[in-house]
Amino acid sequence: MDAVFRALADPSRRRLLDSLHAKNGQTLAALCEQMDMTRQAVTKHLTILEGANLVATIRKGREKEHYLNPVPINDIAERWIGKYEKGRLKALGDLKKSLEGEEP
Amino acid sequence: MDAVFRALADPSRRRLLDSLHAKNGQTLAALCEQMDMTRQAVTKHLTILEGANLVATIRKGREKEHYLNPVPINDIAERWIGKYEKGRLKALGDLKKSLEGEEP
DNA sequence: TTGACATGCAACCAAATGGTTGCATATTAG
DNA sequence: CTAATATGCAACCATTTGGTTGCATGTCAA
Repeated sequence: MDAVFRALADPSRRRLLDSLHAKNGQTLAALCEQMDMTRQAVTKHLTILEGANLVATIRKGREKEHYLNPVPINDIAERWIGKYEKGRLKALGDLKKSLEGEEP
Repeated sequence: MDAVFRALADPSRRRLLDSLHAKNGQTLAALCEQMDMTRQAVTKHLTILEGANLVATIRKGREKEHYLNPVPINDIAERWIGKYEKGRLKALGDLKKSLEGEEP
């Protein structure tokens, strides 16, 4: 879970996920074309995404295909974000109530 | 949006959000008691959470109350995560299909 | 009014992060 | 076979990050 949050923290990595979401199974070279940084830097980002289980790769000859794995994102939505959505109205109400009681 | 993702990347900050979710409107000192680091470090984390609009604060005399703002989390769920949930089955299917075609 | 308490601010530090360059290896096309 | 292509690995670097210590300021209570 922590690895997923940390992986999502970088805009370049979110962009890679977006790219794979638009066109799944892209090769490293294909992803690099869109990324305004060296291939090696992209590799590092992809390694982090793999570590968070957000991307799976398959070697095909001398190429490497990258596939999006949306499951960890879904997990975060269910196990973490869901909790906050439930208390949403309550939280805003708490703040409002405290503001009313300001300068007592 | 980027600020929210980066704010959520640190486990201490997620813990602070959890604490405020459990008990809203806590003071800085109260939050520090649970955090195994100096008050100043906690302040830094809270500043980052405020910068991401995840926490709102009100000064009450010499104390400062901290309130959770769940709206940015909700925004991420709707505008970012939602996109991935839709393509979920498709993405897994892509990967499976590519695996079947391995070593061609 | 004075002392205790809650918070603010700033300098400093080690480690992590995001990027680079340079070179090595494996595969495919001609 | 050989040359071009696709990726891997490692050392290095600047900046950011997460934390500390030390001191300053503002507010409440006795």
